[in-house]
Amino acid sequence: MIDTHDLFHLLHQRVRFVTKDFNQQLSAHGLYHSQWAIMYCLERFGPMTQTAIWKYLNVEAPTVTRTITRMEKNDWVIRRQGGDKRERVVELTDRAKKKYEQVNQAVYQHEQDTISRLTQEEVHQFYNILQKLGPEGGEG
Amino acid sequence: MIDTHDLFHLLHQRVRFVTKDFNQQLSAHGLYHSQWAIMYCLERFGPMTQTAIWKYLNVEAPTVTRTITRMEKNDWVIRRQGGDKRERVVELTDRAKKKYEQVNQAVYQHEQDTISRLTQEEVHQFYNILQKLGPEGGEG
DNA sequence: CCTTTTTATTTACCCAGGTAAATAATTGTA
DNA sequence: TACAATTATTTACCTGGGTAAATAAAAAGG
Repeated sequence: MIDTHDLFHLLHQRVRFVTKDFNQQLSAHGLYHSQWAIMYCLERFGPMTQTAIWKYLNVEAPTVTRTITRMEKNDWVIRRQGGDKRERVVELTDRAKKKYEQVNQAVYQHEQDTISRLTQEEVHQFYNILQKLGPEGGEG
Repeated sequence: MIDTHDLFHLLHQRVRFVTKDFNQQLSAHGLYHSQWAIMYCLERFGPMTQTAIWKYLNVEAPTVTRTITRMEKNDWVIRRQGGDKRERVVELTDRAKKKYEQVNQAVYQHEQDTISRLTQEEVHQFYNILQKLGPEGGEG
């Protein structure tokens, strides 16, 4: 029987470790992991409103406002007004688009390294377990 | 084949969810999850230096300084000088000791709820997988 | 014994998550 | 149409993670 305190302690430790490591890798490109998450999202879905972004990333609106403000300062994204004047549509800059593939490769490689001690089977188990930890329990 | 981007995205999402939920439960007791982690640690090992705490929790020294300062303000811990005058030994207050069991019960119940959709087998898999994500790969 | 190095803690300053409340624009409705 | 409710975003303020550099005390060496 595993002590749940130990389990959650380990979970937090590992996530801190993974995030720290991820940020260190990304620092070579002048990015942080949250900024990369937004960049990935925009490359995948095209220009999005901030609401679409925070709903997809499952964070609160102020978090996205802040991170996007920083990304705009560092010339990763631009914001234009949407059809609805309340909306701000976020879009990758040309510079971001140019750098995207290179960063993506580095991130992908790093992710592979991080899970390199897991078997294919374990990766699947991990994914399924994580789904079950969510509010929808993995059916959504 | 699972996309590693999706896997890490899910990992971060779930950890945010779990942490937020955890903090909400603890708010009834006037605590945050990091403060609870320190309280748990002190109950388990007795009075400790700050260095012993941050090494055990796997966070940096300034993080622990900050959190302990807050806990001291809220009468959860006291700091006395150690034999080595550089050290500050952290100890639970009487109030913290009195409240400990009650909070522990609530936390334990919440942790059980969080993993309620996992089988015993999956909890073990989860623990093993998390170990393999660390720098030591689970052998340490 | 004095100087250098190491160790424990703190300070200042980042990024990133959260909540509560304020704007501003749009929708819904009497 | 005027007013109320909703929606998108922002602001202010909290916790908590990190790094780099500053203290202060202890340990190590000449």
